[in-house]
Amino acid sequence: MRDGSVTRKKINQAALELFARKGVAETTTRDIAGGASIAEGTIYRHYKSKDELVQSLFLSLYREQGDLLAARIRNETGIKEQIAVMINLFCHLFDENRPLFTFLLLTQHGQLESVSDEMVTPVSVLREAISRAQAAGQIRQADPDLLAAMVLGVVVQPAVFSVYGRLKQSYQDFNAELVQAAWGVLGLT
Amino acid sequence: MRDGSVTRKKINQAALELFARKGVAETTTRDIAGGASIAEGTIYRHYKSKDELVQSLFLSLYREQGDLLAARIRNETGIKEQIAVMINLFCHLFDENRPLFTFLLLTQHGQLESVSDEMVTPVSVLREAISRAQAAGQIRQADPDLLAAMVLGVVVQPAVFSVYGRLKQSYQDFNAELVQAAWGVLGLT
DNA sequence: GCTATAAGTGAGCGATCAATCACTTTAGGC
DNA sequence: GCCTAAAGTGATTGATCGCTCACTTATAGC
Repeated sequence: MRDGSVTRKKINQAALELFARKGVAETTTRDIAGGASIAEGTIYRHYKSKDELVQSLFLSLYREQGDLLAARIRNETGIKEQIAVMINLFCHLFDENRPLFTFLLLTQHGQLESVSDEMVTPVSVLREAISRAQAAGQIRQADPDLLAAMVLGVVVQPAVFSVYGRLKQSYQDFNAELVQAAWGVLGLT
Repeated sequence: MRDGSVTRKKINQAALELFARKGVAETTTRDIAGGASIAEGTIYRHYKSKDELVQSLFLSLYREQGDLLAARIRNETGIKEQIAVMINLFCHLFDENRPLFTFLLLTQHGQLESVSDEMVTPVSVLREAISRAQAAGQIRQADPDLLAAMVLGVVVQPAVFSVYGRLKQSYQDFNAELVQAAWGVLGLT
């Protein structure tokens, strides 16, 4: 038997970069094979179809980010600190791996529906943190999904602008402003 | 000569709905022709290519929304009122025409680069309003593009959640919360 | 009514691309 | 050193899809 795990990682890496740069529909299986320096047929030793590759990539990366966030806030008790830590992690992640963010951003359409309710995701981690803070009386009573969406928007939309070249600085530079704004959304001073 | 303007509108309407529902790449020119109840070849009497149709649709709708916003805040003087009026308009627009929002959302990738700097867009209107308020000392000094992005995120991200079924209520119901949060982002009480 | 011109039609073409499959290569177990 | 099973190959295929083109239909101006 041969070990295909290295090849699988090469496929995932090449696919991620190409999907982020050109979009999923515009990236052919030939492109992916070329980027990974393997034959086109090899892709199909690891994935049943291009669709399965896209879905597998999305779900594993999306869950991975959720797990990372959950691990980071486990040590923090106050909601303000949890928000700050999550935003800080996002800033680092985005600066260090823009293709990852871009891929998740533009494949959410059509993939988000395959996310089960029980799955740990960046969104679920944020919402649960907000829910706990509401139960503790630290945040006003309002739909926690709505609050989570608004906080997420504050952090993600500038990243979208950054991807499209409207904002040019390192994302770290925005860290303090983002935290301030996220607190403002939740009514924390 | 025959008048093709009705047919053109039917093409635009069918394309908008299909693009929003299935995505651009997944929508064929046959689909569009079927949706508009015309022959496939007729599309090419009005647009040179499918790409041109997508770009023309995006640019005209994006500009249209910018013009609408600009007209609405012209009467308002204070930044708080301007923000409130813009959010109110967005809520109405979204509830009444979700395909429009969905289309703009998922075609921004790849189309946003064809937007010239001089063009009036929802983003430019928001940024200019924030800039003026900064000049008047009503909002703290910070990158106006960043502030605009954060405010936009507060309003748009819940709409994204709504499109994907995570938030189910009418968007009007969120109006007050959205305004409160947007003010919070800008440090207005 | 005749003509010119643009709009509308849909079968068909050429290109593209995901997926297959017969074949080759590699390596762990014996 | 041989066997086996999985990994890797790449030419091929069948289907899809954007776009064309020869033709028909409608209408405004005369």
